[in-house]
Amino acid sequence: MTSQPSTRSSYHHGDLRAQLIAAVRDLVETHGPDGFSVAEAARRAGVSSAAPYKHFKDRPALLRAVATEGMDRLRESMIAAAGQHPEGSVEAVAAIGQAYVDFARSGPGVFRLVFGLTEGHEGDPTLQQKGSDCFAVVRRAAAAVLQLAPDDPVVFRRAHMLWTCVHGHSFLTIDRKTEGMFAVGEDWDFLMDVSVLILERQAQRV
Amino acid sequence: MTSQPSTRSSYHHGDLRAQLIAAVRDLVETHGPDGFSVAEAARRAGVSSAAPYKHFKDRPALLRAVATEGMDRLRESMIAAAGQHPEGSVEAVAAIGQAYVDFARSGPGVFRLVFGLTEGHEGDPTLQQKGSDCFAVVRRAAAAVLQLAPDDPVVFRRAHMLWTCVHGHSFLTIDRKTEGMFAVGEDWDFLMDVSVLILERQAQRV
DNA sequence: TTGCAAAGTTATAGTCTCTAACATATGTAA
DNA sequence: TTACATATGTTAGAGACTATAACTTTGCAA
Repeated sequence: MTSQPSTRSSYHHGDLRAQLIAAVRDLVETHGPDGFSVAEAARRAGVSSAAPYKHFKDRPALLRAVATEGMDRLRESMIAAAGQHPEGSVEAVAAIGQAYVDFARSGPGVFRLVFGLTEGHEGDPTLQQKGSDCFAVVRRAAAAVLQLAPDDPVVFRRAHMLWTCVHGHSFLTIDRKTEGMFAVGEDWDFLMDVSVLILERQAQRV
Repeated sequence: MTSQPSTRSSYHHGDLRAQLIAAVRDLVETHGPDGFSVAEAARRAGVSSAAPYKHFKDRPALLRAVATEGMDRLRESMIAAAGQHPEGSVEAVAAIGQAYVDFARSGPGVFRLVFGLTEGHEGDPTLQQKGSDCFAVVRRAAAAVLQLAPDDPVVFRRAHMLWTCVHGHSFLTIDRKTEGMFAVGEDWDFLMDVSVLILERQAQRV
């Protein structure tokens, strides 16, 4: 989508970085996060196996780039989903959760990469920042429902609770641990349940 | 623990399988799930790099064995934790969650291996069975609180909700996504909150 | 136009996975 | 006891992958 036609007339590729990321994303989805190699990605982009190293320091750096790009996509879709419901509604919160689950379902490999990876970017500041940005979306929506400031500790705690549920649900779903419990498109009830539970009841407890 | 002294006098090792698993567990913890190699594990066990293949078909099979063994440990500690509280108490449920979180905290690498792995054992029946066994522990405890049969759909749903929260909390914790929110040993409030929330309030809703 | 930096290339060292062929120990049946 | 089958080691090596070094081509800026 962001990349030029893969046929290459000139010596220089022109769009290798983006094409590598696309190739890796594909490989990660089809062969799992481990069944990917820099060499194979290079092959797909039509360059030598050494070329990627002009754009990425090493293998983890390439994976990190894919994870970063994935987080951007996740955040954008979360924002878009929230925007389709009234500000301050529980539905907006559930919709954010739905976007999260959809992201996981549609790209389990990248989802795992984004959240499950430890290879070389434990404390990568960029990735950590983008993670916080994602969380901020949830916090904003939760704050609107609770009619509190986004940085209120109560909001923080409720948002975290929501995230754990949605995150766990997503993971268990792609791990097939909930086989037969939730088909595609049937998460909404669950998401509304937890959203109501956590935001409406909890609001008057803590 | 299960293994003999690593020095080996005879031609045959005698306890290679167990020692390999121990070595891999160690490597997975220190170098991450990807920073492990069969060769290195063999080196640690003091055998040639080909020896492991007499016990495990391939690399994924070795990882799978570690994951399987990890799941056994998890299940046992969950059962033990529940046993320290009265049958049917919410505390018993929270304690199961605590065991889960502790397992993740104390061995993030293996935890990831158990739940995040897709390499070659997507549908491995043994692992799937052991996963169900773990879930059964949660279901039994939830059923006791709700005073329903363990295979009641309501119990199933509540247990699933609990699991998503605990699982999500565990993952976000080891991924440092909740930095500064929960220190070691401070999960109990969270776990009690969600347990009460899901089992006591929900009971009269659905 | 000339020269430099960016982005390709080939070649290669070192490591890893996994198989083949061979060696050694253990147990069981004649 | 002997002999064979089996289990579990070994060495050797093919093939793939990571990453670096040294070289080449191209675009751009002074």
